[in-house]
Amino acid sequence: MAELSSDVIRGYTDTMILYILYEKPSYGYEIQKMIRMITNEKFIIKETTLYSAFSRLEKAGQITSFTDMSSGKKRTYYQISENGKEYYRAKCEEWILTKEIVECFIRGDRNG
Amino acid sequence: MAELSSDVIRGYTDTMILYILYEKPSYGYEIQKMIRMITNEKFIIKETTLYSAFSRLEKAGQITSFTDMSSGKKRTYYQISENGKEYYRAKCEEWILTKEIVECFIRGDRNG
DNA sequence: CTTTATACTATGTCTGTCGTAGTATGTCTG
DNA sequence: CAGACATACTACGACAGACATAGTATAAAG
Repeated sequence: MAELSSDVIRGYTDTMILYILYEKPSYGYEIQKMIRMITNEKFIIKETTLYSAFSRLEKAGQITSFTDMSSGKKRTYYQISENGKEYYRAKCEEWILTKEIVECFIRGDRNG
Repeated sequence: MAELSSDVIRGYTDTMILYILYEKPSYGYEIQKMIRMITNEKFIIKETTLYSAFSRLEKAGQITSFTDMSSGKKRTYYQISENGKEYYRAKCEEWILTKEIVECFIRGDRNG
């Protein structure tokens, strides 16, 4: 299996997070595990990448946060905003274009 | 048309260049125009991005360069190496995986 | 009672992209 | 023949996102 250069995913980590939050509010550790599961262990997001994405998204008003203590442990939950939903949908649109562009330069038939 | 954030393509500019050089040696200005054409004006690579990619690729041994004066103007041509061909093919493989991962998080059916 | 899992925060580095600017030559147009 | 425009670069610096490293702190499990 080829190692995945994370530069490629760069620009789509926010989308991954928003995809998960679109369903229900969640928090760092859970989101990390969900990304692992969803991608069938093919992609494991780094903690630092994840938490820096949270602050970026919150600053941009795409998510909001609240604290929950009911599990005994203090957790910061994140919730997607209308803004964030719009942004997510825009990213999905953009993906189509991205794919189109990149695939102009991909060949499967070059073996020598 | 959604504006394409170049962060997305990041990690695939090298692939674009190598794709073009896989056919024949070429130089900066021509490669830039070819990328425009191939993507049907959908992607226009910045000069600085292009030339910094050249030095990166050359340093990594994926391309080699030679100077040509026959057009009257001095031009630096780049040529793909065996190394570069291998790298290109690996990137094509990787793209399949990348697509798979990103598409886990893309939905076309979220309109409200 | 120690390991393991959970749930983060802080700090700094690195890489690729891009803005801005400048150099220099060739070609076209009035 | 002058000035604009296309060609073909180089230099420098800024910035954002990913990540390495490290550390804090609590809860659950054996």
